[in-house]
Amino acid sequence: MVISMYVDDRQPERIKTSEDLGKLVRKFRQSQKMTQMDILGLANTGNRFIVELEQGKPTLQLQKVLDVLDLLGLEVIIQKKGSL
Amino acid sequence: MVISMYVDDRQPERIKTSEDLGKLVRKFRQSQKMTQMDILGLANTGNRFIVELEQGKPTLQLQKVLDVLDLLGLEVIIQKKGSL
DNA sequence: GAAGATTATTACTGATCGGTAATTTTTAAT
DNA sequence: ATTAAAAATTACCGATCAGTAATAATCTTC
Repeated sequence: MVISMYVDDRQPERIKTSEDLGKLVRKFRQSQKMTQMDILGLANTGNRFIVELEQGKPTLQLQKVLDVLDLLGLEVIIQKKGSL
Repeated sequence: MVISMYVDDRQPERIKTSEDLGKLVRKFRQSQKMTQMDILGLANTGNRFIVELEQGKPTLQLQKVLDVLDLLGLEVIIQKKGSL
């Protein structure tokens, strides 16, 4: 029996800084009711990386970030500014 | 007098790897008739970074990448996979 | 095919990433 | 308030990032 259902229809979000990204990842992870450790299992990374990602560390390595986003079921789109 | 006009209506592109990103940056830069050096001027970075970015180096630092994209007039969107 | 512009490579180097694993702090639930 | 789970911090450290600047390679254009 389904008690409640979470439909995450959050709007696509514009990411300008690593902080923006961190906040988004955290919000999304929580909306999926996942723990950081859940993610560690999937990605080949230590706890430190996830913590730093969610904290918005600016120097994280690009591909690792892309990998985690992908694992979370998120996709990255790049477009001209102001494209509707 | 305007001889020709370039309307860059390239579709938003899905970025899964640093290579995807590199290719996109290069294509876009060229569509804007910019040289790598034009970008160096704007961003606070050396030529090496731009070369490596366009070559898809996976370990580039996140914030630097975001900065360059912003300077180029591109925006990064993150959304749930399959969002239309 | 020469010259100039653009892009790529290299060596050098200080700064820092991030895995690991242990410890501490914070949060949540009863 | 206790207690457990979750998140954050720390120290250690090998690997590597990226600026600089010089050189080399490649691409254009005449």
